[in-house]
Amino acid sequence: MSDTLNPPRKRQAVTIKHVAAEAGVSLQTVSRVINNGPNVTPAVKERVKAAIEKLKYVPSLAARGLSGSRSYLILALNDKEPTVEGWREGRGNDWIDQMLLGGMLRSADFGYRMLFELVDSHSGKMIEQIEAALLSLRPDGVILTPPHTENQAISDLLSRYGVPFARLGSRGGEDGFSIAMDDAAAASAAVDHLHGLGHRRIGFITGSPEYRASEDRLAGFRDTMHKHQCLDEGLIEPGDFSYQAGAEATRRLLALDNPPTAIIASSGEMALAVLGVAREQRIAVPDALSIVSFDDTPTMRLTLPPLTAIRQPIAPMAATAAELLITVKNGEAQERSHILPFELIVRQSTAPCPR
Amino acid sequence: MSDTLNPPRKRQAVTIKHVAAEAGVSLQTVSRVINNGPNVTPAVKERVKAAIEKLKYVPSLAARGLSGSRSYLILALNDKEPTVEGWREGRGNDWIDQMLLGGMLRSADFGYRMLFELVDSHSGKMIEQIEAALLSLRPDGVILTPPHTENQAISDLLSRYGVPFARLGSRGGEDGFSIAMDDAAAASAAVDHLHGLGHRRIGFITGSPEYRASEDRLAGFRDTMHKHQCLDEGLIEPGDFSYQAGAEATRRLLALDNPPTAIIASSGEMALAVLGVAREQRIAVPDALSIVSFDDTPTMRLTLPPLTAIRQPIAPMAATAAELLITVKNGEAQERSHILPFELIVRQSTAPCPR
DNA sequence: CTGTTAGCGCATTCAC
DNA sequence: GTGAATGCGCTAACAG
Repeated sequence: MSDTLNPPRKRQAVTIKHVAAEAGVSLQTVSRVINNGPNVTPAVKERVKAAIEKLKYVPSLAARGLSGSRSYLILALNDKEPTVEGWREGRGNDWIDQMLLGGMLRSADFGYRMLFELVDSHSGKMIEQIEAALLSLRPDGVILTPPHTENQAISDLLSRYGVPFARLGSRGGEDGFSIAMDDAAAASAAVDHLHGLGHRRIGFITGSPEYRASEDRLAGFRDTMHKHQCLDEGLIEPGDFSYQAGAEATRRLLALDNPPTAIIASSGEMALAVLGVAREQRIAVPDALSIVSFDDTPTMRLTLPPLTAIRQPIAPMAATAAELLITVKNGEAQERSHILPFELIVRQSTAPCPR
Repeated sequence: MSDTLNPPRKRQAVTIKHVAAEAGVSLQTVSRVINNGPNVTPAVKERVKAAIEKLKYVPSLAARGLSGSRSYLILALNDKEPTVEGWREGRGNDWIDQMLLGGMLRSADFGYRMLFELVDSHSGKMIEQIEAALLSLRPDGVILTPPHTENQAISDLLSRYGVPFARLGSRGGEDGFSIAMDDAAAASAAVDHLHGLGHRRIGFITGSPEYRASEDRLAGFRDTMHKHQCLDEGLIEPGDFSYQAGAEATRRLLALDNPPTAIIASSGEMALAVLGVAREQRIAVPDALSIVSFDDTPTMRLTLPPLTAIRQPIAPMAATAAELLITVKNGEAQERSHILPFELIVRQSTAPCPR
């Protein structure tokens, strides 16, 4: 592939030494310039920068990491099984996409790289896998996504190693940053939207109880329905984010004597299930039944009708996480909990109440 | 976030030294064991492995990279603008997903990590960006995706640096590996499928001429149509993979005196355009018009009707690329061009010819 | 403000 | 077969 038959792996062509020589300063001064360190005369700084430019010098990540206190790496952990499954099935993976978008770009802004790692939650070796990644990579920060977000063992591990971390889509927690949207307010907004359309009997399918967000969404739903004086506990059905559970919950709701005229599903998959069951039972959406989804993936826009949905700010959350992790100063106290704004995207699955 | 106020960044807790001490051997012996080096007695090897296990030792990537000839990193380059655009618009990005799937998993099998980098083809600084990444990361291999795949400047740069690289979705080229599917055969399969359904007037919308694959698909189409004795050059319309171009080409085709009864679009976006224009003109698909897509993204399965499509083996291509790059030996000659099998997925956008 | 010294953790020469 | 030096490229202490 190369013209040399046995190219002895070239060492880095131009190192900090060459730059130092070119600029007529010491290594350390060059290092200071690179790292925006203090105590460099503007004149010297310029000289060094010119040398860097001229020689096309780029610092070696490995050397910086080995020597210094920072690796310039952010590690994003994701659950392997559902991710791979989504890719294999060709469903794509909106969470991952948005996380990549927000996390990589923001990391790059700071000269960092975001590495993306899939971790087997179900293998029983999850902690070891993460530990190995930590040891090998020495990332300056770790981004956790659901369901790892709520995993205490992971948080403990990270705390033990003293690696700053951020949990996406989760409030509270003892350590690390938590970055989420206001799930309760989002549920509330969904209710208000439907109530404004005249709906009074609104069904709600909950998410997996393992997720903090599920509780919040339910709480927001309850509070707001109560406020509107139309809360009926019989219209709340348990779900777990999956299509299957969503379909079952929908069937139960639609089988009621006085079925709901609208259903809020705590996940996109479950919203699809509501749509599927409605179609199965020849119930017109949105004419006879309105649906609100709690996820806004590409799929939601392609269904018939396109689904009204809560859009989670996943990319902004990842971006915020990256920035927080990169800029944490050890001693400084910082706001640990961040709430980002959601959006309610109104499409064609919600319409005025027929009755 | 941590309990220590100013934690002096912990150095790696357990290093090769500790393992050496534990096993009662020298550093190098441990190193040999880690790297599957020769000249280690099985007994010693076991002892060392036990020590590694016991101490939970994991080698530092940075140290290995700095010291050794390998970085254990594969760099996957993607075009920034369309990728970010796809994410922003919430269209997702099937290419990226599949590349991640194939590339990351296969890299992990070899103890490698795949890093994913977005590069600005349009900034004019693309080469510098790539060069900087090369210098900083020193990857052991680079995976190129379309359109970088066909970019000679990038290939030259990589060759100059002596970094092995693989071009996905491209045949030929002077340097590096090229891994692709047989585009001509795929086009041929699409034609055969339609011909088998009785179609004789089959329209073809080409891809961007910048892509080698476009030529191949067109050639396959022409040859096979010719073989079936129904080639009509008037049914070949230029496109560029985009929805816009696809829509225009479709309009031209449908405006013909004797319009085609089936259309093969060289990309998924263009297939969607065909579908869109057909709907606009109230032409029933597949009853009055059959459509074959040259991409099988999640979207293709959700359209009405779901599209018959050629499925490119993107994940396998990425996996093959990773494996080739990781296992290249300097001196050894190796097969540089690899063709992977495609699939024709028959869905509901193709039906027997109405006439 | 700048330079000097000393490693970071490992692989790569070489000796033995 | 195994061990002892040497240095990768850089940053962190310190000294001046």
